[in-house]
Amino acid sequence: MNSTQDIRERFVAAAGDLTQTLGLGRNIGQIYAHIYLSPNPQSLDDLTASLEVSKGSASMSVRQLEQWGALKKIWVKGSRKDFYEAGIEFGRIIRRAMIDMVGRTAESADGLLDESEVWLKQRQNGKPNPDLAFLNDRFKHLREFHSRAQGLWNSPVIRRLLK
Amino acid sequence: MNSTQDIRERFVAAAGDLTQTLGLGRNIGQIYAHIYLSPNPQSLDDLTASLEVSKGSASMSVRQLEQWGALKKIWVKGSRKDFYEAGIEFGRIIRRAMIDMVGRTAESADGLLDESEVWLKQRQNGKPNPDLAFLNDRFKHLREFHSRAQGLWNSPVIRRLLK
DNA sequence: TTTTTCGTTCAATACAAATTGAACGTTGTG
DNA sequence: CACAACGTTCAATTTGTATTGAACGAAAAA
Repeated sequence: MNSTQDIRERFVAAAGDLTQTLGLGRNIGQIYAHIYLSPNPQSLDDLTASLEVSKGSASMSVRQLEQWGALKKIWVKGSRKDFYEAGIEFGRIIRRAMIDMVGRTAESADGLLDESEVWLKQRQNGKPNPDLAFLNDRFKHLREFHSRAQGLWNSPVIRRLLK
Repeated sequence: MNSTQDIRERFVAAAGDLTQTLGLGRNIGQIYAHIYLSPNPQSLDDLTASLEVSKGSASMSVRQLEQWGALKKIWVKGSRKDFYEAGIEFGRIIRRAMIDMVGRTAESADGLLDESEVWLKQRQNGKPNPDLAFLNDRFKHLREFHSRAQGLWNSPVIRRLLK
C-alpha cells in the first residue's frame, strides 16, 4: 500500500463485496465506504468520478442510504449540487436497513401464523386428530421462538448497540 | 383455508418468500418449511413431488440445510432412500447460517482493517498530516464498533437465543 | 452379471435484481 | 428569453446466482 488513496480503494472494494454478499448491490457498499473515508462532503459527480458508477445508480443508492440514515445531505455555499457526508451510527443504520428489507416479509409471515392458529383452534373441537395435533405443536414452537426473538430485539443490550 | 394441506402450502410459500428476500433462494425456505410441517421424515422424491423442484436442486438445498443443522438425516428401515426431518433449534440454525454466509467476507474485512492500522502507524511519525489523521479517526471508530459488535455476538443474551 | 434405484455433480439455463443511460423536469444563470 | 447544470426516473441491459436436467458413480436387487 503506497498512499492513503490505495487504502481507500481497498476499503471501497471490501465494502462492495460485503454488501454484495448481503444481498444489497455492490454500489451501496462502495458509495458508503467512499464517503465514510472522505474528509470532504461528496457530490454525485464526485461519486461517478471516483467510483465508476452511473449517475442514475449513484442517485438511487444515495437515496436509499439517506433513508437509512447512512448519509446526510450537506449544503455547500457557492454550489448548487447536493453534497453528502457519512452518518457514523452504524447500529441505527443497520437496524433501519434490516427493518426496511425483511420487515414487510416478516410481518406477512407473522400474520399468516396468527391466522393459522385461529383456524386451527376452530377445528380442535371434535375427535382427536394426529395431524392437527402435530401442526399445533409446530405453531406453538414457532410462537415461542417468535416471542423470544421479539424480546431480544427490544432488549437493552441490543438497543445499546443498534441505537 | 379448507385443509391442513392448504396451511402447509401457504407456509411453504411464505418461507420461500422470506428466504428469497434474504438472498438465499426460494427452494431453501420451501424445503425446510415443508419438512418442518411434515409429521413424517421426507425423502428427496417426496420433495420433488410435493414442491415442484428438480432433484438436483433438492439435493443441494438439503445438503446446505443439513450443514446448518436445519435438517437431520434419518434411517428408515426397508428403504434405502435418505429421509430428513427438521431440526427445530432455530437459533443455532440461524447462527450457523450467518457464519457460513457472511463469515468469510467479514473476516477478510477485519484483516484489511488490521493491515491498514499497521500501515497507518508506520506513517504517523513525521509531520502532522490532516489526511492521515482523518483516516486514523475513522479506523478508530470502526474498531470501536467492531469491538462492541463482537462483544454482543458473544454476550449471554444472544447466546441464549442463538444457542 | 445386468438392471434398477438412489444421490450427486456441473455446465447450461432461467430468473431476479442491480446497473446503466437516455430522456425528462426543475431550477438557477447569462 | 435561451441555455446550462442539476437530480430523478424508468425501460433496457447487464450481472449475479439460483435452478435445472442430463450424465455419472455407487450400491443394492434381480
